Amino acid sequence: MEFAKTHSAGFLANHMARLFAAGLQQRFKELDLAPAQFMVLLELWEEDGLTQAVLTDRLDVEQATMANTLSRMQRDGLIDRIANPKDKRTRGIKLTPKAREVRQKALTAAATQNAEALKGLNEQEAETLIALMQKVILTLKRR
Amino acid sequence: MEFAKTHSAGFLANHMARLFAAGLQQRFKELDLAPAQFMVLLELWEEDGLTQAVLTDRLDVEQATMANTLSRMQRDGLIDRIANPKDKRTRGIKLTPKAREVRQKALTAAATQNAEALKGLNEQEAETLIALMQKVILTLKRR
DNA sequence: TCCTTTATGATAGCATGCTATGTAAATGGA
DNA sequence: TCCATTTACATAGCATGCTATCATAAAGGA
Repeated sequence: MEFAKTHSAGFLANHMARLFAAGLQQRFKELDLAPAQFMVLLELWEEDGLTQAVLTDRLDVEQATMANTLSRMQRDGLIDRIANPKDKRTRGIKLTPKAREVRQKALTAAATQNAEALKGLNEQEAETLIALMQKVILTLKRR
Repeated sequence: MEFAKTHSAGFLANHMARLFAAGLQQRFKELDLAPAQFMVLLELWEEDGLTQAVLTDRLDVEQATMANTLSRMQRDGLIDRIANPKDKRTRGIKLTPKAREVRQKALTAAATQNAEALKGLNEQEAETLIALMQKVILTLKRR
């Protein structure tokens, strides 16, 4: 069985994701922000006060992963967890002023990183790549 | 600034890579093999006895990452580290019989995972996706 | 009402990956 | 030859992600 890693979708996906993460981490350094935290902020900037369960669902990670990420974000002063009198199991995840302040810079950094990564592709190719990745993700999620 | 995660190459790359890894981990379970270990084995099946530095270079991970992965592989009986009298700093990484025995099943599992992930794409689309990922990787590595 | 089931989180333990740092061996030039 | 530099690894510490497991609260049916 021949298996060329340079032609394996899985290997390439892993490699590409690592390079993306490294670039993003560099750009976020001055913002004191980590890539996984940015993903959570993306959701909260859209709608503040979501529960852990909703964030877990929207970002498609495991509950334990989200719990740990949120703990680090709380430690870093990006969120507060507000008790919910209606359901004592849950706490609303609320942005701090600090988290709202980094929004523009963080969004710009992420957009710049994406642009940088895709700068070797033309408009059409970039769209194709995104569409194909979406398709693969759907395929892998449906099982 | 609008930023749709479903249209962000970085977000999609991360998501896709996580789904690939999860699938591979499932398929490797009965082989007692982890995805990162498989990548190392891919190199050693081609050429046994490589040094840690060479493996680090070929798989494009940090030296410390490789050192830790190799320690786990040694612990799991997949490799031995053989002293090199010519250079006492290095040790040749040698496959154990166990590592050679899982080769076929592991290659099949990985190929199956790739096929499964790409089954929503036609031949042409799959090739395009791979080519575009290779391009992005090259772009991100060149800086 | 009471009790079983379900839902929500927290925590432990591990794999991968990274940065930073320390150690020892090899190398190369004065 | 000797010492400074470079190379090869190991280790510590941390972020992300996962599975497994536990505790607590809510829901729902008998």
